[in-house]
Amino acid sequence: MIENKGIYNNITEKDLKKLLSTLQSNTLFYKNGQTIAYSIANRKIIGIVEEGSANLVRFDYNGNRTIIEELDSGDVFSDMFLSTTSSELTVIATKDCSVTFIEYDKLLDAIYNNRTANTLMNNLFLLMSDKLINRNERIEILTTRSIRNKILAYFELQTKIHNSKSFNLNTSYTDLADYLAVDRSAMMRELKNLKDEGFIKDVNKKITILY
Amino acid sequence: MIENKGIYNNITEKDLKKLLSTLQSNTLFYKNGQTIAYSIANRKIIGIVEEGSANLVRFDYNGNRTIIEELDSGDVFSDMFLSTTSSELTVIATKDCSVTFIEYDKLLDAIYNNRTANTLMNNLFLLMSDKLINRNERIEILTTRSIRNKILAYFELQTKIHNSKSFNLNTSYTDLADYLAVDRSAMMRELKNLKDEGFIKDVNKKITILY
DNA sequence: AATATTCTGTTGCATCTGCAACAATTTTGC
DNA sequence: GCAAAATTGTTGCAGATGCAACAGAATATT
Repeated sequence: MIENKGIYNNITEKDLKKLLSTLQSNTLFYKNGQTIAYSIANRKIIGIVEEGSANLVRFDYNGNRTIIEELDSGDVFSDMFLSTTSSELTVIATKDCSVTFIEYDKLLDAIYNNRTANTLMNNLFLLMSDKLINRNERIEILTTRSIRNKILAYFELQTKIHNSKSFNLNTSYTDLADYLAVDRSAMMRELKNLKDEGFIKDVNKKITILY
Repeated sequence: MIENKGIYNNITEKDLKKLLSTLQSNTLFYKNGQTIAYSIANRKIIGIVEEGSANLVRFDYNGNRTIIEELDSGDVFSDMFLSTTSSELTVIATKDCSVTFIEYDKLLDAIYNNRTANTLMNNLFLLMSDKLINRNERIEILTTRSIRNKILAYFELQTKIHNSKSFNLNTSYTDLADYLAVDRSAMMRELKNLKDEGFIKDVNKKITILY
């Protein structure tokens, strides 16, 4: 699914060590469930998930929690990518994890004459592109007009990603409903309709498109 | 609204000229309505809107046309940011415009020892961040569960952007309905309800939040 | 200035969808 | 291995929403 790999792609262990030292990076450890917070006034900080995983979540005014993005090893997050105007966004460890923080401006400085920094910047850019692509895909799905169409748009995307009319859902239905931004029970109902009407087959989470 | 400015921010005319020549960039002109297409096999091309404007639009399977993004002078677009799996996406000039194309890999090469390229890369990165922020904002709005909530989420965002409970809608209701991905007439109805119930005031497109 | 096109405002209606609630099943944590 | 928690599957129901269809207002085009 994600074509561009992680943030440390094409960087050797040795070069990385040197670069992170040049950038005066900072690695912190978090327990599962802990909130990952880090900020320095007026500095643009980028967090890199080294080990473990974390979720970027939103808490809205009613206290509802929505997962905006799942972050795995090699992924990045930053306030730079987040609206200051929207509701509360936090990054929470979903497994014990370590996170390296670098300052964007230091990286920008470094790329002037540092090949490793250069590669890191490229990787960062490609990760950003991936994020943008993911958001665009989700928006495409969310802008369809009914639950049925959302389900079909999502399935359509999966068939293209897997290049096959058959694929395994690797999320729970609960999470899928969240992703599609619809009521779970209503989604289950529609899923049943699609099965009954012969549009799809669903043999415990292995979906096949029949049309 | 958009904090980070255009792609040529902090670059003098003279430096820019030199850089664009180094990058072997290519500027093409398009008439209003023309499709902007440009690709070289295996090369990552970035288009920069110099003058005029264009829209990034999607044509779905039913032939419906949706505006994904409006591109003005100083904005960028690229296949790099677009899913290859989603439906047909094209860039269409909405005014006569000129577009400069650069190769991402050439830019990446250039930043090694070229201050101007460095600045351009930074600007590009900031524009990407902006795009990501916009998408996140839209997703936040689209994931609310009713037309009423979508309207309110959108208005909420506007009040934060304008830092005021009052602001001018600068889109048509038709476009707003598209943005919120709801039926226009249903949106009008809900807008009326919100007015009648005293939650908002709407004196021809000047919205005031009353709660 | 006349005409064409888009936008606004509204309504009736069928049906879609969210919500609440529950039991059954599966997964997780200890 | 057991208890607790999460997920799945289902239903009834009220109300929300999309759709179609218009008429009038506002803009754009020539």
